[in-house]
Amino acid sequence: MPELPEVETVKRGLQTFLPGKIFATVVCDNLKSFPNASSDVDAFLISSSVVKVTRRAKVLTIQLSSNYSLVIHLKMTGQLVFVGPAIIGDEKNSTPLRFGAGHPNASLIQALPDRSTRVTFKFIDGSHLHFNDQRKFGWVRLMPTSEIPHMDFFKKLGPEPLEDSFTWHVFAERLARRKNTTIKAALLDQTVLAGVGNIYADESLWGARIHPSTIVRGISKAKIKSLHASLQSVLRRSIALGGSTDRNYVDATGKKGSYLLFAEVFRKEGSACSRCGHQIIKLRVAGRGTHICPFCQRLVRTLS
DNA sequence: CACTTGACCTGTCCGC
DNA sequence: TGCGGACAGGTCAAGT
Repeated sequence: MPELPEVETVKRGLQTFLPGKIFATVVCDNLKSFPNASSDVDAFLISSSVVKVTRRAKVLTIQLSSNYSLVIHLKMTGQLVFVGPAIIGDEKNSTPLRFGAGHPNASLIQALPDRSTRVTFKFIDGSHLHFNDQRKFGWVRLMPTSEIPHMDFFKKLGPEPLEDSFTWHVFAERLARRKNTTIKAALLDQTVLAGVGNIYADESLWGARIHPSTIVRGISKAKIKSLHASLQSVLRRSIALGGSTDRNYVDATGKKGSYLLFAEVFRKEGSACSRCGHQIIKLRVAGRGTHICPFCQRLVRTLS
């Protein structure tokens, strides 16, 4: 489930390796994963080169020299895996460099493409970029770079939570758009703020000692300030650790992810809260699996 | 308009 | 061992 820190990690990895690469061919086995017309691909992708890779919310953009871009949403199971060019006569040293959310079977990394590979981009130097997506929710689109900000999704997006301009006052204003819903639903709403998903919603609410079912309008200014600080701290820490996924995560060097080292509540039901020792439980809030410490995060009901 | 729920998919896990 | 069903969650469309 790539959220802001995971997508940021993928972006940084791709930004290291992709600029300057020139597209040679594209193979797509699932039309919905990459719905572009082949005439556009021929005209604006093939033979163009990568200028830079950027991120907004959970969306990646690979900008091309043709003034088009590949816009990519990984949704839940999407991965972008860069495999460097094979070195002829020295295949043992041609270890692929791999970026993205965890692959279900790390030992198969060198066997890409596999059955979850939806799109493969091949560059003229023999390197590849694989878009893997087990559940086919993610997508890649080729479009003029200038049109990206006009996509409905981008137009409605809330602010980036790690930018300097995202003060707790701004956070409070954004939350006011959803004042009659639960704080968990508001955090997951990408028009309130961009990039938070289920993991970081739960983690930040634990940090601020707020029950996820709390109605937004009943939350004090002090608590909103605390949630703002908690959210930024959780996101920053995760980026510093190279992002995280729930399981099987390995980074570019095959190292396991460090998520379990810092998750306080997410998928921790049954274990002890690190603050108070009470057992973490799992609930359903806003239609999502939700993890809390029932002692630290008590529900304050708002009178209607 | 504000808000909630179901659909989109596939793989995994649990109980029988 | 197999089989059915619940579950995983980001976003959008359709519902209340």
